[in-house]
Amino acid sequence: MVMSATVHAILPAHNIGLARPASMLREVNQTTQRCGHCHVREHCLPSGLTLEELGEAHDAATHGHRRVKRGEALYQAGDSFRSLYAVRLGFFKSFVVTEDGRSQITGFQMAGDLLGLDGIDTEAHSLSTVALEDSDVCVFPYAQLETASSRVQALQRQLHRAMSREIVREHGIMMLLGTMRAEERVASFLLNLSQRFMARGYAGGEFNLRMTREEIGSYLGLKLETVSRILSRFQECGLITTRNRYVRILNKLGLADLGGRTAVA
Amino acid sequence: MVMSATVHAILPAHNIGLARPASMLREVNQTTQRCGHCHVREHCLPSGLTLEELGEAHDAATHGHRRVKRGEALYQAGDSFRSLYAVRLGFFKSFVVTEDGRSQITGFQMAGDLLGLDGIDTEAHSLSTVALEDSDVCVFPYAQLETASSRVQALQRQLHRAMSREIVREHGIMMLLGTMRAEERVASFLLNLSQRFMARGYAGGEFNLRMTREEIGSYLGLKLETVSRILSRFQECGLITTRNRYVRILNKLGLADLGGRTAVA
DNA sequence: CGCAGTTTTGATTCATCTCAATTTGTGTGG
DNA sequence: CCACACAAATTGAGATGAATCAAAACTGCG
Repeated sequence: MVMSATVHAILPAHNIGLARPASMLREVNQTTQRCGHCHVREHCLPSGLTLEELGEAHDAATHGHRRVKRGEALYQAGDSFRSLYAVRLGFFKSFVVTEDGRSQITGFQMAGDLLGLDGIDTEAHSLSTVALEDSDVCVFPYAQLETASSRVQALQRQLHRAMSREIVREHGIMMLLGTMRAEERVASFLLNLSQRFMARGYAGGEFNLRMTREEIGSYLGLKLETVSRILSRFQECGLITTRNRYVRILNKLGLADLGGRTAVA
Repeated sequence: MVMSATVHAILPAHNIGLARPASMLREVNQTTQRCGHCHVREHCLPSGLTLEELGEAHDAATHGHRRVKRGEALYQAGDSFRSLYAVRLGFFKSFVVTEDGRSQITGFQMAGDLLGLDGIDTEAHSLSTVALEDSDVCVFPYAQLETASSRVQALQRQLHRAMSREIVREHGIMMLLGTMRAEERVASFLLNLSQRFMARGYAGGEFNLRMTREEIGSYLGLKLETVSRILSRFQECGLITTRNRYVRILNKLGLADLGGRTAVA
């Protein structure tokens, strides 16, 4: 069973909406200037750090925030690498692009998820990451993170674990892309989203997709028509209800039987 | 362009053979008790460390070696995680297995490559890793590595970079599995092997595959018959020559045109 | 030297893609 | 606030690439 082991923080339910008034973002920003007040703190990078350690880590990595509007890039392939980012609010997609223009989405990130690990090795990003809705991230300058994690063992461990978790997550996707049939892929995908929403305190049984059918297809190695057809089929079978981006899971076990054994983040 | 940026050490050419007499392994073992004498040192974990740093890192991570015979597992999914491993000599495959018995090879590792990163997060391995020929690895107890990398900035950096590189490598495979056709996948695979052999000082133009058609297929998300057919087709087109596991690349550019734009480790 | 495992090759089937048309939804500007 | 234009989703029909099933040839390991 390959799945992300992260448990995520409970977010206020109103965060789930696609549109979000600027006033709310402002409020969040004011009340969570530091990790100590952040509502995803427990399940973000500084998770597991004691208050002291957190303080030190936080001071050392004096990170700011960055607002990314829907459709904007947090960073693009080729950009020089300086920071890691933790999603505080919102939803992102990361993707690779080949010379001949084909692209492949490698992940969808939501609150608590870490972004930017692709840039550490060469000090240039190999992925592009774009917000699928107005979003807010914490910025952790990597240089400071390096220093801090030398001093704070627990932070170093968190960082290593996050990277390892990402590696394991990707194994799950390779499995999905390499061995699963279309129906299994889509079932896996829905269950994974469900789990992740649930882990964040939302109902896992119904949610709004933040991405298009084409984006789902890109992630799953399928064409958008195939994704659409399979969602329709699932609906006919009474497994789910869909209305555009809204999905309600009616028969979780049925979906799991279809190929949800391996959940993929 | 997504590809492994590692540059690897020059190995004596006789290491390329599938079979290797025990006497040679013994010799290697004696002459390379420490990283300072290891012929893959430059491109292994301690790469870039000064002699002092190397000393400290090495002392802290007093690692031994481990011999793994062909067909034996270095570790298996579920095993508790204790160490990272660097391939010193030989060839490995790593793979995930699902509940229903399907498996997917996630990588082939050769001299200088790092193994075990999948275990850091949960402290249990999620992959199994098996030697495809008699092999020898360096063992780096993770606890010691943690301590050492707190003290030695350069070691910490090397470790982070190795993990990031693995993440980027996997993005390349996701791209391959998600968007490439069978011919492109096989062409990519051959070119990648070629590059990696070349980077290690071997001729990139001809080499012996260490894995079966089935293993290649598992890695590439194809059936073994498809792999075989495509190799035959490449031969008909004059792109390569094959005789069982021996491959000679006749037209590198031709292969690259076919889909080698993205090299995958 | 023989046998098990590997590889090649062929014939056929099937899942997914492609192309195409229609419907539905969404954001914008009058 | 409505209408329009563009983007997204659905659905169908047909094409196609890879899987499957099957058999024969080869290799190398014991």
